[in-house]
Amino acid sequence: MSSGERLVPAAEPTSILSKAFDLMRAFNSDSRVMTLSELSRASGLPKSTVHRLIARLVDLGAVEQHRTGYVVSVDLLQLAANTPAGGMRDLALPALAALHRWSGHGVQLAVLRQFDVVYLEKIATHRMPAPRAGIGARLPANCTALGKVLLAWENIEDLDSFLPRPMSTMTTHSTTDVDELLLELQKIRSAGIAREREESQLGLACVAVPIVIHDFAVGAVAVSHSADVDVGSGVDNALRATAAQIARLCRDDLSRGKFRYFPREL
Amino acid sequence: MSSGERLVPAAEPTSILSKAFDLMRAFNSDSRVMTLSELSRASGLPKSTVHRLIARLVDLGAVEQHRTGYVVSVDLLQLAANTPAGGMRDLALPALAALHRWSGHGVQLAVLRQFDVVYLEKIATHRMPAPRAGIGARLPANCTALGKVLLAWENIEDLDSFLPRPMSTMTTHSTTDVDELLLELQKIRSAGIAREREESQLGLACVAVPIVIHDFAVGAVAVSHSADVDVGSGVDNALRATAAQIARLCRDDLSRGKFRYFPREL
DNA sequence: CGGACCGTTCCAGGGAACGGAACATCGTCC
DNA sequence: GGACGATGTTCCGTTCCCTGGAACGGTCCG
Repeated sequence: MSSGERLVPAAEPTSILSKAFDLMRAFNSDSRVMTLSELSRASGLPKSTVHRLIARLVDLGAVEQHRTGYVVSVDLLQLAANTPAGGMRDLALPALAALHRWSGHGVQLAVLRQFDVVYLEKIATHRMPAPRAGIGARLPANCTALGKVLLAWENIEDLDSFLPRPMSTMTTHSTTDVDELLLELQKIRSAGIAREREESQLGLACVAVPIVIHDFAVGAVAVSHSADVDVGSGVDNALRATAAQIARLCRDDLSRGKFRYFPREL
Repeated sequence: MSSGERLVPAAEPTSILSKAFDLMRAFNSDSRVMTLSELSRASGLPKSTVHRLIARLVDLGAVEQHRTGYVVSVDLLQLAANTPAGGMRDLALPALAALHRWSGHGVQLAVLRQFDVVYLEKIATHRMPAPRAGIGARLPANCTALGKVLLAWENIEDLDSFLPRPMSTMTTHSTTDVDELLLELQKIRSAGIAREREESQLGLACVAVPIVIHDFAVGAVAVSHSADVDVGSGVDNALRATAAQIARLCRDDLSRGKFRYFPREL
């Protein structure tokens, strides 16, 4: 190979930073505590590299060293709390709690990222099929009421070219047909509310309403309940009232200058 | 300076990783969206360095670029959710929600890190002096009922040498005297419950109970309410029941092998 | 004892990171 | 208009941090 002509495309530089994030992402909810060797395998990095890197992460407080392995540090919670979305969460929490107290059902707050819903808060109840995804979880938007109502407030035109095909499915009830979804979105847009039955999880139904500021849906609130009970329209009204209240709080905060955020232009 | 003899002790190498974390920490709840120059000043790093570094962080999904500046990415929520503490949060949530519904008061879940309490969940209500610190916030342990009850379950002997002097104070009612605190901790330990009135925030009172597994307090639950009402002992009992239930859930999860965590030995 | 797994240390070479300086814009003030 | 200050951006030669294979020491089986 005297002069040039590399055999492999070099497979990207992979700086230390991306390796560090690969390591952090190697932790997941299935295995919250990992040994060095497990991390090495899960991330595909050589052991010696992992050793050096994770020692530094421990120094920096991003990872905690436990007797049986390594663990994501609670300090990350503090970092994550500084997301603008975290600010919205704090703002919305009292209203969400009130809705939960009044209805007795599960209550969720979420935003849209790309084609996923990201849960910011989730007040769950015992009974019911298990809450599954917790705070920070990402779910495909087409499978949840929250996702649909958020999609419905996007520009439906460029949405068509935007959404992934094939679309993900979580249960057999999930909407996967593009045209069908677009039609449903239009209905949701005009109704101002979205419903879903067992599309994200069997035995679970959900109804969602957007938090609208200046014609933008900056987030959405939802009530979820067992699929075999039917909640009256009282829930719809309470939901709308809650979303409106949160929107008002956000707008106040925004005009006070402390917020200034959100999906593109604002 | 012809040959050697550096004037400054070089002030530590400061690898790229620590710079990256300095940048991330430059975001705080007061300014959730920051421009490049603001970041440069807040972190003390040269502009060109910030520019190069933050571009990479955006690539990696740790930071989002907004029209008006940079913002911590919501992806961090997902990372932070993989803390073992996050697992405890998910486990405890239904019980916390039930306690909130039953009592109508604010409910908190927290763990101890060093001498601080770290809030894992906080279900707040409107009325009341404002919730202040949100999820992930760290508060000095001696100023809150949660902190005291967690301290009381540590080894009180080595605690004496452990705690910082002078101790922090948040209001004029905060306990700052070491001996007084140690005495109080012993009472709390035998009573199994801690109370606090306006020590962390004026107008706010709080009562807390530990989540005990194998004689270790892995966390604590609290109910907070306006300081000028007096809640009956019914709250005490409900709190104890809630904590016991959470402890049971943790123990189940632990014996199932999925948990395996927590303050030292376990 | 041999094997498998674990965590740890070492080292020389290469390439990523560094940050000062110069540049390109914008908005503002006289 | 023009000088100003603050912004975001690019360039580049030097430095030194990062790299990961290999070898070592430890523990726990069979």
